[in-house]
Formats: sequence, C-alpha cells, structure tokens
Amino acid sequence: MRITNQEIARIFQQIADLLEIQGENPFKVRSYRRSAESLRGLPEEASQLYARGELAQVPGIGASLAAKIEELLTTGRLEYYESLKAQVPAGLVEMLAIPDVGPKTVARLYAELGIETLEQLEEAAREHRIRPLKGMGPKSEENILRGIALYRRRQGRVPYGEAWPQAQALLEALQPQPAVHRISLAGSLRRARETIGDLDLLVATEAPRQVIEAFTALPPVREVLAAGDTKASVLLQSDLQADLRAVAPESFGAALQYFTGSQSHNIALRDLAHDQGLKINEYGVFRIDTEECIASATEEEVYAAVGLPWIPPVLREDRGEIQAAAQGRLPTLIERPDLRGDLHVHSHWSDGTASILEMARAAQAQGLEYLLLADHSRALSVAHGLDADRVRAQREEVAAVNAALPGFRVLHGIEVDILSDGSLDLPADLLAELDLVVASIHGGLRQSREQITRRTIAAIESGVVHIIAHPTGRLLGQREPFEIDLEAVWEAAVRHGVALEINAHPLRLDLTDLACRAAKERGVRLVISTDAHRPEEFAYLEYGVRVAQRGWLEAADVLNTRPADELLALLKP
DNA sequence: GCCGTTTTCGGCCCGACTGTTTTCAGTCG
Repeated sequence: MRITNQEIARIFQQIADLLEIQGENPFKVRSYRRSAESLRGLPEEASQLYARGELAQVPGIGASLAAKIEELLTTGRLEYYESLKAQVPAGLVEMLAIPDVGPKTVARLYAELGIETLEQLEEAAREHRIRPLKGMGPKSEENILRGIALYRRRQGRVPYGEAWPQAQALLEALQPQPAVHRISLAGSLRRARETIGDLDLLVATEAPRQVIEAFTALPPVREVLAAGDTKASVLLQSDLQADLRAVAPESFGAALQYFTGSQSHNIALRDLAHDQGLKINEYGVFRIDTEECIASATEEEVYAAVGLPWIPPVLREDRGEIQAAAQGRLPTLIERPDLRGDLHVHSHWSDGTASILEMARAAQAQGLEYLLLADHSRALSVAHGLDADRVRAQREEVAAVNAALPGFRVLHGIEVDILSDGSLDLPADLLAELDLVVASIHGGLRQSREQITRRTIAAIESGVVHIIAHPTGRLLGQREPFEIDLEAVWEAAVRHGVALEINAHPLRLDLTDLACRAAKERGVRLVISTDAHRPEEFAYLEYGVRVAQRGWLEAADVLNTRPADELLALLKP
C-alpha cells in the first residue's frame, strides 16, 4: 500500500470541490485546498512525517486533516471522502472545470434541473432550459456551450516550453505600442511552473483602453472573451487563453506582485501584512487605519513594506519562501550564465540531426565551454545506437573536433541504456575508456517500482556510470513518470557520488522542481543537461535552470557550473 | 478546518468583470 502526497492532495482537492458544491463554509473549503497545496509542495512523503508523528506540523494541516491522512495511509481509503462522493454525483465535479460554471451554479443546475453530467448540461443549454433560472439568461447558455467546447478541445495545461514562446511573441508585439510604459509576464508563466494554464501579461500605461484595443487586435488572437477598462481576456489561435491587465505606472510593482502570485503566496503575504496593520492589493500596500499608501511602484518596495527582501518569482509558491526571506535565508539562485557545459548531447551518430562539430559550435555560441557527447547505445536501435566499434570510431572524430575548436572541449561519453535486467548495454571496460558515462532507462517502462528502482541503483553501483539521465522518464502530457523509489535512488547516488540529471527538455523537466529540492537536501549531486538532438536545443538550458531555481538550487549545487577539469575530478576521482 | 505573546472563539486576501439585474451574485485569479 503506497499513497503519495500527490494522491492525498488530489483527494483533498476533490473534497474541497464536493464541499463547495454542497455549499459548505468557504473557509473549510479553503482549508482543504490549502492543505492540498501544502502536500504537493512537501519535500518528503507524508508517510514519513506520519511515522515521526509530525503530520500536524505541516502548515495548513491540523488535527482533523492529520487524522484523515492517517486513515488514508493506513487503510488506503477515506470514509469521509467516500460518503461525500456518494452524496454528490461525479459529473458535478467535472462541470466545475467549465469556465464561468462554479459550485453555486452546478448546485442549482442539479437541484432545479436535475443536471448531473456534462452531456446533460450541454443538452439543457442547447434546448434553452437554463435561461428560466433566476440570474441566468441567453448569454449564460451561450457561455456554457462555448466553455464545454473549449474544455473538450484543450483539457488541462500546456508545458511551459510551449506557452513561453507564445507569451514572448505577445510581449514583443505590444512592447512598441506608444501607450505601453512597461510590460511583463505575470502569473505561473513568470514563476516558470512546468505547465501553464493561461498566459498573463501586465502593462503599465496611462491609456489602458488603447493598450487593450491593441492587445485584442493582435494577429494570434482568435476570440475576445472579455474586455474591460483594466483587463482583457482572449483566446489565441493555439487555444491558449491570454489575459492582459493594464495598470497605472505608479502601481506597476504592486500589480506585478499581485498578478504573479501564486495565490497561496499572496494569501500568506497578505496575512503577514495584516499582522502589521497593513493591507496589500494590486494598487499598493496601505495602512489599514489611515488608508495611506506606503508602497506601490516596484515589487522591491512592496516586499520591503512588510519587512521582507524581494522574493524571486520562481520561489513564490508558499513553500517556506516567506519564512526564509524573513530570516535572510533565501537562496542565491543559480542563473543560466553560471552553466559552463552541457552534459547530455546527441549527434547524428545516433538520432541527433547535426555533426559533432556543429553541435560543439552551437554550444560554444551559447557561451558554453564544454559538452559531453552522449549518443545512444546499441539497444536503442531505432535511434541508431552505437556499438563498441562505433564508440571507438567516434573517439577519433571527437579528437578531430577538439583540435579544430580551440577554447572549447568535447568530452567523449555515451548515453548507455540500462537494460531490463539492470545490466548496462555496453561492456564495462569499454565504458571505462570514456570521459564520462550517462545512463538511462528507455525500455521496460512498465516494470514494477521495485524492478525499476533496482535497475537504476544497479547502474549507480556499476562503478562506470557518472550521471543518471531523466531519472523518472516522464513526458509532460504524454507519459506518466515510471514507478521509481527516488529516495532509494538518492541514497545510492550519494553513496557512490553519482549525479542525477535535471533534463531540460521542455517535455521532460525530469527531475522536477520538488525532486531537485529534496535531492539537494539529501546531498545528491545534480547536473542540468539539454538532451539536445539539434543545435537549437541548447536554448533548453534556460528551462532546466528554471526548474533548478524552483528547486531552490544555487550554482554550487549543480556540477556543470564548474570548469571541465574540476567536474571530471569530482565525478571520476 | 486552521490558527493564536493581545485570542481556544472568531476571525479567515482582495478586487474586477460579466450577466443578470436595477443593486448584486457568481466566478476568477
């Protein structure tokens, strides 16, 4: 029996939805939401906290929720949850995902029209059976139908790497507008969450109407969902929603803080402000008694007004950053220029598109000093993986490239497959001849947690492997991570000095931000690599750095911030 | 349901937009 924090969080989230539909006390609902967030951000499994009797010390979890977690951990189910589910049809919860359809509406549709499913809701809207309800009208029916269509077209969120370029394009299109003083990303995009629900932009302007008109007329805009005096929402051709807020230049900092979130960070911050007799909204920080505004122009001022240093957006998840800021313990986050090399690069020797020289030149152009060539091994025949002979032949080309590219260094390595039985795809003596060896799992993904964990640890213990690549194998929106006991992997990695990769490919981002943070606390060595198959993909390093930052990593926590010789001495003593 | 050197009870972040109203409830972030 194993229940993860994510699963508990999901159940609490569901309970919150169910209670909300039932019209329960909103603060009780919020407690469940807050505890779910708290659980998602936990660097440790709840089962371990439970074993130490420390569950109720987690912020937002008191006696009642601790008891519910205990019930889940020990019995695998939660009676309270089961009984709620028995009272509320499952379809009602799904209906909450439709924009503009909230718990009150869902409850009334059920009580007054007997609507229990998305299909029934759609039918009722088509047949104009919703407009007779008080507070409803033709527009409501229209919105519901449009919302359902959108929900079906695009379920869920898109990867950061897909959203970011689109947001950047909007930003660049609006920047030259004369009415735009300043413009910035906000929301989860500015915090660099791994997936993004919609694009948030913030503009400082004295002519908001003008900016909003320009925004809603941009070419990528397919449909205008709402447009007022201070904000507009549009649907892009890509089906992503983009929201723009326009604020006066003097309150840009307060608005940027406000709209960057996260929601739970802001709630915690306002709580702190409240204790000091202050109130924070998107216009500034105000004294509650006199209404005097004491900060608004910059984010630094806003944080300073409540006695804190500026907190980087990537940390604003209410995962201890406010306490850390108050105690002067915020990390000095790693930045992209700190990286000196890329430790996972492919060439056309396997499934890359470019020559070793082309990849090396591209890496150098990105300001890197070295790369580790890590083409696939023979088991990955679809990728034209290398056998022993081709590895040796490749060595000569690596030497030639190094001779041709002064000031840059290509390290010769390989991405060797960890086979289903835990052995490596190439002989140990051959691997030992290489500069560094990256190992990873590409097959046998459906094996049990025990098997996959054992395979990974076998590679770590092999004595010839230096880096484990994409340790969980997940592909965002396409493939769940495979079952693996990361705690056990970290323990073995620390013992053998093997590094784990933060794979910067926008669909992988593997390890995750949370895993980075937990791994760091356990003393695990980490590297950031692109897994580049094409020269352009060195730009992915930026995404990897974002993950690392969200995991509270500093430059010293990441091995490839070091010069090549130092790195080699550490990994291959 | 959580939380507390002012509280174990009474608070709990805050405002904009929409669609429906004719002063507001619901939703959203």
